[in-house]
Amino acid sequence: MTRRLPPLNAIRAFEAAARLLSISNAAEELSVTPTAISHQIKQLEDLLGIKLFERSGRNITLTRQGERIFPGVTQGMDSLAGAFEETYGKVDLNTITISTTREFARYWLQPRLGDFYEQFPSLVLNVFTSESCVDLSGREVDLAVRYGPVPAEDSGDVVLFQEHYIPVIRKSPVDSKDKTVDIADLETKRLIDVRWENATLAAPSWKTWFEQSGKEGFHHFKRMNFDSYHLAFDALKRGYGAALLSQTIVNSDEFSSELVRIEGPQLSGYSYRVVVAPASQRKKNVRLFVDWLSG
Amino acid sequence: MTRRLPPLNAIRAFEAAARLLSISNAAEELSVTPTAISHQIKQLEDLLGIKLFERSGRNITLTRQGERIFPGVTQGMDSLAGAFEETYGKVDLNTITISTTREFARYWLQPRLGDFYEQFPSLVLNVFTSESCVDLSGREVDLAVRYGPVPAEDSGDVVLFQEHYIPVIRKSPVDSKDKTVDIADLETKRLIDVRWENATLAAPSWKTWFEQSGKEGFHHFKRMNFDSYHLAFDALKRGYGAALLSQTIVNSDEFSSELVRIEGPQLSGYSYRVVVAPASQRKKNVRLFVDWLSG
DNA sequence: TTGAGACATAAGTTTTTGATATTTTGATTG
DNA sequence: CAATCAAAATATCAAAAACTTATGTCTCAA
Repeated sequence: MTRRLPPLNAIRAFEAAARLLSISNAAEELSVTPTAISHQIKQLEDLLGIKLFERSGRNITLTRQGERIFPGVTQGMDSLAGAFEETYGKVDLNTITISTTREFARYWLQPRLGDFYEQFPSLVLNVFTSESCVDLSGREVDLAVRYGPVPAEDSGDVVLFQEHYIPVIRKSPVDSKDKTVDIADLETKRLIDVRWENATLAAPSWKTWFEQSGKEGFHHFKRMNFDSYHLAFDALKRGYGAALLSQTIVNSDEFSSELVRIEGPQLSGYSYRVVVAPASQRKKNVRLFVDWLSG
Repeated sequence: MTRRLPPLNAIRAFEAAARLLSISNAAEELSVTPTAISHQIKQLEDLLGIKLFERSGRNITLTRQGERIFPGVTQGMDSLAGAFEETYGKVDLNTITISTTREFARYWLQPRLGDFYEQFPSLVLNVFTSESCVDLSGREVDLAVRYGPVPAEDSGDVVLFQEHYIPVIRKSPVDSKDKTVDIADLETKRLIDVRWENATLAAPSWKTWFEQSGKEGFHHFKRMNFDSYHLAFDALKRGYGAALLSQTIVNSDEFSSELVRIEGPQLSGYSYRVVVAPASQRKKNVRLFVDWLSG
């Protein structure tokens, strides 16, 4: 048995365009430019010697001959897709998968999600947290919000904001005024530092803070070190000591009413930036999401 | 709706290899080298992260996972092929389509076809005659036997034999000995020349023959000119005159017993050569046929 | 009449594909 | 049991296909 088939890529382009009745939408679905689709369809038409679409400036329609071919093609593509489905997974254009840190997801993204779903009710957001850098060349993740130095101008990455670290301690139940506290009054407390998993970034530390503030007495304090913010938060909430927390966290619902700021400087941190996976850069919904993020 | 599919060409390679359980046979079917198929399948395996075939040196078998994918893929390809079938035609590997001149087909090929079908009973030969050069870049014709100057060494064309033109006239019923005849005895006959459709080739002519033979009297003869051999043969058989016929025709069943040679030189003609269409060069049966032709 | 949206066309670049040559693997044979 | 043979894998490189950017055309709507 031998089949005689036109180029398969051209067939795929035709199928998408015929189904969506739009070159541009087909292009988006296949993650290429409309030009590419136009080319492929022209190639197919030339090869078959027939017109598949009627072009009328603004939109396209299938010709009679195109209509005759289309059903079998769609069915065939469905069958192929079905064969690979369980092995290869599905993609849903309405689902956006984002990779970021636990902290960004919990304290920045999460509180704003209500607004997002209000604006884009049909979208589904898939949040995937991990401290390490996730590979964006695969098809698993559409974009990542990463924390680190400001990227080069031409990287195409969108910078969201710069992080700052604020010295805080649990608000004393006794004196619940919203004032600040002097570090000198906290000699019974410990200084809580968190070690970061990513050793290439410099974590904020009380040592640095004392240096920058010009205050004395760093060495008189007891210390507490943690590997993760999870435990550090707990220690902070229990009133064990003072911590340098990112403004994002300090301002969050969970913490804003519980903490009181310690007098002295805030430490500058790195920036959050959005990195879009190459394969997802054409997805309209991904672009919308990035606009919303940075907007 | 969006489908997530591996590269379609890789899918096609997989399908052919899985169906034929052979990389090389799949390669032949798709008109590429086994290397290409091997590449494509490897690409697919890497992408899916699973092994599709079990290799054991001499032959391949589907793995369990390959077996699960295969049916849907075959079905899908069938469906695609079906969609384009009526528009795009079918190819049968057992059918060889040859383009050549009417004369070659009738007087050289036809008498030998019995032998051919005896050797290759399963093949179907499609003979397509035309005096003009048929385009071999299309998929209509597998090979052409063409008449003309000897091709360049590196053209890849196979030369069958050189043609010669022999001066003949109808054997007289009266004197049926197999001797030759002197042109001087034929003053009552006419000289039959045929004009060729392809003006770029020099047709044999009585004028040339007289020049080469050194004989006198060319201008004393009456002449007959035809556009096609069909009419010239008729005139020859009716005994109207003498013609310069190719050895192929003179030796054919139809003519060998009816003609008698006229004394004098034979004229050198061009050569028959086999030109194989690029798309057909890998077809095993086409190669077999060419081997048989050049024999 | 002008501007925006959708597609076509042209030219150049990148990616993918496939060919040649060579090596590896396992079956077959003397 | 080595020698041989066929099929497939691999490496390197060239050719072809696909894609992008830039530009042009056409239609519809304001």
